[in-house]
Amino acid sequence: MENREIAAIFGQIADILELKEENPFRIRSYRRVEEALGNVGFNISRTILEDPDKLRGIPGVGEATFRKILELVETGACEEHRQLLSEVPESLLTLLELQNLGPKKIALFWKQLGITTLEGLEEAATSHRLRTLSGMGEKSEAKILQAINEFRRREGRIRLDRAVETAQSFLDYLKDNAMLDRLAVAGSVRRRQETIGDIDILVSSDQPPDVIEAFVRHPSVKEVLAQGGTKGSIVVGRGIHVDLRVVSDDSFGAALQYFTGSKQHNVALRERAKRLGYKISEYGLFDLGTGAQVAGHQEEDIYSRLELEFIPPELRENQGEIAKAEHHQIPNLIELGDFKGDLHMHTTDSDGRNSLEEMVEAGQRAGYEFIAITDHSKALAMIGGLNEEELVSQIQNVRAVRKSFPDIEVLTGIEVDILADGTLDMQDEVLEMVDVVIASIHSRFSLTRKEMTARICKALQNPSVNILAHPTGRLILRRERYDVDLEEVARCASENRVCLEINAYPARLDLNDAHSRMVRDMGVLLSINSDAHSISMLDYMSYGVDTARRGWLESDDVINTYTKNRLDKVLRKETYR
DNA sequence: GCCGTTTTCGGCCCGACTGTTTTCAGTCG
Repeated sequence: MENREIAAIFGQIADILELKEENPFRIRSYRRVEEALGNVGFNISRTILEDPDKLRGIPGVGEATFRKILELVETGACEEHRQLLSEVPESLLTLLELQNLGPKKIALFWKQLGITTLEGLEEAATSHRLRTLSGMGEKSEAKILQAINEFRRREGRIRLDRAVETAQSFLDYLKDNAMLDRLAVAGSVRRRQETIGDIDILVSSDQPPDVIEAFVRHPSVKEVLAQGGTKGSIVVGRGIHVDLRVVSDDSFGAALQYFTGSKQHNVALRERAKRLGYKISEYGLFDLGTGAQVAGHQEEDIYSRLELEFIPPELRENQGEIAKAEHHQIPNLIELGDFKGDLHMHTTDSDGRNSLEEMVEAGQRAGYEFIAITDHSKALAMIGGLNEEELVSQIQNVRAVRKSFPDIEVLTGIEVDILADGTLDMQDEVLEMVDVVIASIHSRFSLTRKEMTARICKALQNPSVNILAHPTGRLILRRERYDVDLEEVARCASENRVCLEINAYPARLDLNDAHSRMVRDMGVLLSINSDAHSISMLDYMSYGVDTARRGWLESDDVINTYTKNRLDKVLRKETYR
């Protein structure tokens, strides 16, 4: 059982307990378990048998939880979970994913109107039956209908990080359980698109049926949709399709190219091939005259035969990359290896899971030359945001910690909230004391476009602000971005020598690929940061890099790749681009 | 359900916003 699956069961237990209006503290403790298990850096199924104390040591995991995990690992299910599922219609749990709808209202709809499905809820809202309930009115019905629409739009898609995890588990499994030559993930996962409809895996092997047979027996398979001689298609989790294609090794490169897409990129490539006297398919590149295969073993050869520079998968969207490749002008895309530091992370002083010392140590282990500690400000009272006094005291702590870690520069910082009127949630004198000021929005998302733009631009004019974090506020597959004129924000940013962030947190990736490219072209400098809330989340940086690469960014566009010296000049606003 | 220089019971991050109300319940972060 994958960590994610185990964690999800605890999440579902919490959901059902909420619908049943059980003790909120018990529910919270299940949520804590869900979060903790989702973030551990080792395989739970293996560890619980080999080193059970490691699991018992996770904060939030007590004896009862430990026993449930053991039951799950040993039997694949858990009695309490099964029992709870029998008390509540499963379709009710889907309704919890709707915005602005929580357990109380869902339970009310269920008990008063017998609503258990999305369709039932939609019907009740459309026919104005919801407003007959106390606390419900016209606006609530409209909001629910909107939430249903938004939910439908994202249904069947998953976030990139989840898809990468699932794909990796299939790759590891196939390596161990099938006779094969090469294997790779293709499709939108390889192109690092931010959401994924289905996962494509490509294998080369002499024994396709055996590979397919192993594939459909992967332990997470919920349903086998197709099992043929060279193709298999299965469903995992909640409706996510994984497709496997097996080819001979001489076709692997061509198949990788073909199944990586995108469709539009391939159409353009096919036209070019035809013009040059070739035919291209998933089996190879063939000479139209002789019919001989001229490329196919290696993906690179396909491009070079077509007189093109190799095009990184992230650029294959038919957005001008083929013309650039023709003239050998493919950008030298930024890589994780270019990074010298991470400028946005949290500690236990606000809502992080690890202490200042632990974060610094992890930053050093990650090979960084510098990191910035940027906890939340007091507007986020619920998660213990810092007030002026607490920030000053954290600055002292950072100075003290520097002595123990001579190999990494630890910058002081704050992620300060932009209040509704565009002022910052921290006195200017205190903001002036820290090395990095990140400004960001965490509340009042529904201002008008004009108000929101003015609010953000006002914040950017504060001379202490260095970075605007997650500039659009969207949460992938969960919350739409707020309405803001990003071009105007980009202009304000460059005028005030502020960097815009690509927040690498997998649920955010904000700015996204297209926006990153747009603001860079407008002369804006970017910063890519993990926004880590624990040491393991420092690894999220790679998703930010994926986004930046899709946005055609090079290392010079991103201050995290600068030397400490050059970075300091940008932070002090002595230079910009 | 978890946790404990408050230690085996009794606590457990809280403030703002929205839409419904006319003083509040539900949701979110």
